Amino acid sequence: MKPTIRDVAKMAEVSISTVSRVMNAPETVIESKRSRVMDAIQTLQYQPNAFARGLIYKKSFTLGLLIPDIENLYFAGVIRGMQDACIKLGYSLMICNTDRDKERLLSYIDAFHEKQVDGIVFASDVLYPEYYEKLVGCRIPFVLVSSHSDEYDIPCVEIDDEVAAYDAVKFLIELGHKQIGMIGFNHDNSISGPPRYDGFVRALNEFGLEHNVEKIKFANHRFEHAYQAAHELFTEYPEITAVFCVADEFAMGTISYLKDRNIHVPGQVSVVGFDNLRMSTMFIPKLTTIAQPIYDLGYRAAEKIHELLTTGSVEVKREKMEHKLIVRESSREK
Amino acid sequence: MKPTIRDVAKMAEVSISTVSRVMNAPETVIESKRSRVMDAIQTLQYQPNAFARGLIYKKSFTLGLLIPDIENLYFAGVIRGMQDACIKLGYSLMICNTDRDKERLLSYIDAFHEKQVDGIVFASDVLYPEYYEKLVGCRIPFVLVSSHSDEYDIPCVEIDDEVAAYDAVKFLIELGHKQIGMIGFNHDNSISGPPRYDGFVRALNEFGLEHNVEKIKFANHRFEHAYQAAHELFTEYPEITAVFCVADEFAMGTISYLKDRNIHVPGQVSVVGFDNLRMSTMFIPKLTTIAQPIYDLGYRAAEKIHELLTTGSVEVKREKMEHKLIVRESSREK
DNA sequence: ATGAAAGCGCTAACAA
DNA sequence: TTGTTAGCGCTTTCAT
Repeated sequence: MKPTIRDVAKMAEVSISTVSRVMNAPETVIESKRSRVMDAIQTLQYQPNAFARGLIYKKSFTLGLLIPDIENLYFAGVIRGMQDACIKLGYSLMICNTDRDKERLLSYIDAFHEKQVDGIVFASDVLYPEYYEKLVGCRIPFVLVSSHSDEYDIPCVEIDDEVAAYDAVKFLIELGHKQIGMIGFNHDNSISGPPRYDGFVRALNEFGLEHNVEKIKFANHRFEHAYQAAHELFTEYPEITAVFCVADEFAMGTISYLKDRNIHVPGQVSVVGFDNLRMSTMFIPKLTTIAQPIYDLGYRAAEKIHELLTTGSVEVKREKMEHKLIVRESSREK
Repeated sequence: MKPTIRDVAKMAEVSISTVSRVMNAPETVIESKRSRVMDAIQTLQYQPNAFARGLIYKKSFTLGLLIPDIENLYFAGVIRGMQDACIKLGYSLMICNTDRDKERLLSYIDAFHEKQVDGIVFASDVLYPEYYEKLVGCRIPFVLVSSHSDEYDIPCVEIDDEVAAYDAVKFLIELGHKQIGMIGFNHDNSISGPPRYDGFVRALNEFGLEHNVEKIKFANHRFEHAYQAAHELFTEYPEITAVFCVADEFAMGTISYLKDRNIHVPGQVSVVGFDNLRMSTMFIPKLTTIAQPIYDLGYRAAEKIHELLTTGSVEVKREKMEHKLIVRESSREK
């Protein structure tokens, strides 16, 4: 059996309240007893039972994180950031990978509810009404990271996807490209799909290149889909010399396709990605991409839910973080 | 306030024990009351409090997972497998990323202890005596995944690293290569470093190629280190025509270096990786590699700790899973 | 400064 | 079949 506070009390020959005090307000107990208690704790390897504490505090000091796809390196970054923040703030973290499955996500919320997590961070996915209802029904505070909601007024941390996409496309235009395509996220199951598309369109319009607006194919989060989308894009518009991809993984899929078709990147076609995953410097050629502050996004999300939990509200509801274009090898002047 | 069992009882006009019964042994309560209770549960969105339950059952139905580096895709796979198994077995999962930091790992064990996790899965790292002592001190059962311990008798699930490495090198030899190098893990901070090295040596010896034994450089888990190691390897032994890399990430680093040196893969040099990460089919060229059943490893690890938890022991202590050589584009006949 | 005792939400033994 | 009650390990009044 694991030792309880009673065992410690017995060994130190004090009452259990005294033991409790050395753990929660050491200064209120006299030195001699305190050290006896600490010795006992040490030798018994005593750890207070979080269940008992939770029952009293009505807090678990645990946060839940819901992510759509753990095999996407993007989330590895937000997990790291969030976990570091959790350490700083004294929380444990419960990470759940939904694989973009609605049922699964809903059942994770139940688990969070039962485990009494103090707050939830919901990452990168569309906040469907069912999710919202359930979360609100459970009375668990939550924030969004790399996501937002137009319907509901939920705190969130993300970058400005529209501007980021605009920057990427503008960069391509300034390189002299006139025939520009895009591999985007489907609008109906992605949160950043629409704004990135808008950024693409705005840049095109601003530079009188609106004839490109139709040169777009959508893919479903993964490399293979982007490969296929690139195939469709280049079959339909062989004149394209530059492609804006809304994810590094899409950029890799596109380049892979181009390679198989013997089209050289960046010699014949320039490609810019999005996210700046660790992978983007490992790929050949190294990816020109829009860098998101992935780690910081995760970190801030944890701070934000903590703010919400402790103060009851949040100073800035919709927080935008900075993105940055990083030029590497997959793009070149036309 | 979140509703308690008392609120449900009041609304359904029964005693709290009856409510408890409909949750734990529904058949023992009469239909009429049961449905009243279920209605109440529904409308109140009641979830039993895991703290209270934990206090009684002395179980948290939560497992802890310790991984060294969440930005390594390898672990994404074991997490997925483990989480799926956890769903099946009724556990929640607490994932902690140690970043290979001893202090951090130790403090995560404390957190697990406090949170009363039922068991711990320790992934892919060396089980240092401090860890072992601490784990045993906490009386938390644990198993190793993609790891093992020679000093302690701990249940584990892994592949046969020696044989896998042997297979990879043998494949290169049978392709006609005579000058073969290796990029390995440092032996002092990796668990699979030594056996994979042994496999390399055995294959060499078996085919009379022992002059290659010295052609080895070590790297530290990451792409950049492998790039540097490849630089050293090829500077020292420019005659090399094939390289066995003990990780896909190393293979990518090596190929990247070769590319920068204008050495063609697989035209001039063949490279084989290890792990078969999702990435390995995204890279150019696609990686020939030793596939580990990563997902299954995670899945089995969860089943194993569950077995240990429920039966008190484990049927097969050291479990080996199958690896498989997958030939793709990064290797070619000499 | 310290101890006794109530109570957090639940389960299980016991009574009815 | 159902209700009453003790008690899981802890914190926190309230006395002392």
